[in-house]
Order: sequence, then structure tokens, then C-alpha cells
Amino acid sequence: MTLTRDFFARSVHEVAPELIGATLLFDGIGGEIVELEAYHHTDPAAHSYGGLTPRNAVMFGPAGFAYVYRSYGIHWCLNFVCEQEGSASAVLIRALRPRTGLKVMRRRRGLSDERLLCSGPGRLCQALKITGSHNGLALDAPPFELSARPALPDIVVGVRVGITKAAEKPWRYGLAGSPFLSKRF
DNA sequence: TATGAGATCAACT
DNA sequence: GTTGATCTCATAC
Repeated sequence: MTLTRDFFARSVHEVAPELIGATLLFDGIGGEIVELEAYHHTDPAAHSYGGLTPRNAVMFGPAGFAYVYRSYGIHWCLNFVCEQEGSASAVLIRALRPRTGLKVMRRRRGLSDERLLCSGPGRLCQALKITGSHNGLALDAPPFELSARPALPDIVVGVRVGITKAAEKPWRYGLAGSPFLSKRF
């Protein structure tokens, strides 16, 4: 079942755990989401916390769109915008279990180890070839294709990775026992 | 296993 | 000028 914009037009804290196990394809390539983090606009660690800037503008728009930003000047990171327009909340997609397009992903990443293809926000964008040019695209139309999970998975919760502000908030979600996580919980 | 450097850019002080 | 929602490679323990 395809995930529509309505799916994302709810609290990030509701949407985030429901995305674990969902399938993300970009140009037909991708896999199951096994790890992500929620960023709420009242959260000091969120890009939108300080108000609207050219970079984070998409977060202030309607739910169901992709927010892509450059991280540390090198990597691209993919987020899904949630809640209502102006609420500026999003989930950061941190890891996938590669399912389709393995050959292409291996070539793009220059690696053969399946576990390292999409186990991190920057790695995942390199494997799916997502860049800043895709910032603001709708999630319910090509090249994106998002499908709901077939069954309720075992979900683990933890603290988020690589942040200093509000670092104690337990807003990181993962698929229990998955070998494709970027870090252990 | 763990720590450190380098790559490199936008926002912020 | 500093910091960061990161990754890779190198060197050390």
C-alpha cells in the first residue's frame, strides 16, 4: 500500500515508528527503512528550531515532501516532512535494508558488503543517488515510491546519533536486531 | 576496538 | 571563525 501525504500529516512522534519496516524506493532502487530519527520544531537539535532559512524552507511547507540537506559539507541526508504546514517537523532516514537494485548500489558505493550500502544517512543517499536537487520533491510521486510495511515489526528506541543539543531525547527508532543499523542501540 | 584527521559548506556568532 | 542530524581511511592499542 502506497503511503500518501495524509500519512505524514500527523505528529512526527506517531509517524516515525510507523515508518520502520516501510519500503523506500527511489527510481526503483532501495529497500526497507530500518532506522530513523524524529526532529520536532520545538527541539533544539532540529534544523527548523531557529526559524525559517533558505536551507530548511521545505520543513516549513506541507507534510509528505522530501527535505534534503548537505551534512558536514560532504554528504546528503534525506528527511520526510511531517505534521501540518508551518510546524516544521521531519524524520531523518538513517538506514535501509537494501532490497532492490543491489548491483547499482554496490557500484555507486564502491562496496560489496550489503550491510554497509545504506547503513547511515549519508551512505543511503549515495546508494540511492539522492542529492540537494531532490529537495522539496513529493513523496507520493516518482521518483519516490513509499509503501507501508506488511506487518508490525519489533521496534527499538534509543537516543539520537551525532548531536549535542537535546541529545538525551529518545527519538531514534530502529528495527530490532537488524544487521543494517548504522549503530547499535 | 578506538580515536583522529581530512573533506568542505551553510548557518550562526 | 566555529560548528555540525557524516563517512572514510589511517594509525594506535
